[in-house]
Amino acid sequence: MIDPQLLREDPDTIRRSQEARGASVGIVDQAIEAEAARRSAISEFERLRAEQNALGKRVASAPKEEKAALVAQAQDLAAGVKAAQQAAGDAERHFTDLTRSIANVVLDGVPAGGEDDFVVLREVGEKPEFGFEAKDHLVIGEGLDAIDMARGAKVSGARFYFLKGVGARLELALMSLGLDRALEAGFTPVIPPTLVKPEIMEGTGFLGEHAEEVYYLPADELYLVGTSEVPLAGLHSNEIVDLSAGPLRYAGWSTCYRREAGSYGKDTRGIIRVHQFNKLEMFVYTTPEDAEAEHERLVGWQEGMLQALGLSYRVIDVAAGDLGTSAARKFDVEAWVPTQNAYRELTSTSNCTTFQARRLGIRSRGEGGTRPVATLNGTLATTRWIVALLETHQQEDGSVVVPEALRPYLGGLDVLRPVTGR
RNA sequence: GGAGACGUCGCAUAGUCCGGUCGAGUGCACCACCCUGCUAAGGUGGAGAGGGGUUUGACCCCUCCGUGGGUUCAAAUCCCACCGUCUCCGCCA
Repeated sequence: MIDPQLLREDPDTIRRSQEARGASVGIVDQAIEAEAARRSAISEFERLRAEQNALGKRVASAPKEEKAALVAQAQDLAAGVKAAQQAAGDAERHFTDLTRSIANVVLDGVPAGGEDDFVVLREVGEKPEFGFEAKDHLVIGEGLDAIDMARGAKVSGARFYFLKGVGARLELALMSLGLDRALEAGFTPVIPPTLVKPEIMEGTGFLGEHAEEVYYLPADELYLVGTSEVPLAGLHSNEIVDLSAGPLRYAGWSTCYRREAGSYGKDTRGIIRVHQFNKLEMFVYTTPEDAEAEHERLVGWQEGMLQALGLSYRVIDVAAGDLGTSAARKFDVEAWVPTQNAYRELTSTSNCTTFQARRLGIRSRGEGGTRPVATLNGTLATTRWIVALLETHQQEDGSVVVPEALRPYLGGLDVLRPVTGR
């Protein structure tokens, strides 16, 4: 949720943000109107309620013979109070609904426009060259008996898969490497619930334009999370957290579920785009002042992971129109995928400023009261990384060299070799 | 799945039967000050969250006793639903 004070004092900033996102500008004026209506409705209700309270006090202490008359008087008031309360509640809800449908205000410097209007911040590492025809990750993965798409489809349908053998081990290794690095950086490891209540899913901003992406279990009124950002944001919902000793940093490991509605025919091959995968996610609660610096730190940790794995990548500043509802700025780290001759997103880190915290009621104590904290998230490892890993480090015979950083997590294994006669 | 108990302002608890004196008492912890030449203790005062108004005054008002409804002139207190916690029984890993 945007800052209501900003709405009142500097609506132009919000209008500019909405414009950069290609979102509705008119809604800003509707929200301002609703704000005024809300305040006058509340004032009216409170005036009547005060009167009722005063009268109630007199009823309680009045002598018997005056009581009947006073009660009659109070009865007259009661109906009016009830109506005013109803009106105030309606006005409040109307205002909240409008305000909630305004996306987070993008930060200065975020490129305007849509998906293709990102700005490349840097490219790092040499793109791999092969003296042979490179195979794609699925061919390699099947050769290693690491990925089984066909049986995944048999058991669960399209976009499901089995990781087995070195495939399964590779994923666990990636997560473990990421977790060790997170621990080094002071993160608290967390294994969160992956089914969450509506208000948590709502609060993180995933039920806006991306509602179709989310699995829902109507029998239990629970949502399956698409990232552990959701439970980790909910972790401190409606709490006043203590940031006096620095940011609260969590590294959440969880399975993630995505419906991938609207991406029919896109990335149908292999494990690039799937309904279920694992992810190690960083999630940080910090002060609004520190948020941008923390965002840079998160990108740094992410880049450290890709570098350790010997992957070639670029970092992009995602354009306003391609940001999620909650993000004020987002950096994607994209790894080079040789057979696609393209960079593909491996990590994403968003600065949600105070937007999520406001919706979820997460504050910290400062001078003169409480105020919303800033929240940020970023990826440290996901199943998809296997794609870049296999393709980048493949050899002509179908084997794959394991990056040194990963070997300790694979029992010292340095080369993954094709399996024959399975 | 069956039965029962409980959910109060950081923590612990009083209040709920008999609605107004609870706009919520007490203890601990906390903050400020005072006293005491150490330590412990003692004294005084303060202290929650959200919102509205404002002559912007350290002022006034409204809301918050798990959540949401209802009854009533008036609800922490009565009624209903839901959520959560705990105990016992059953069933099953």
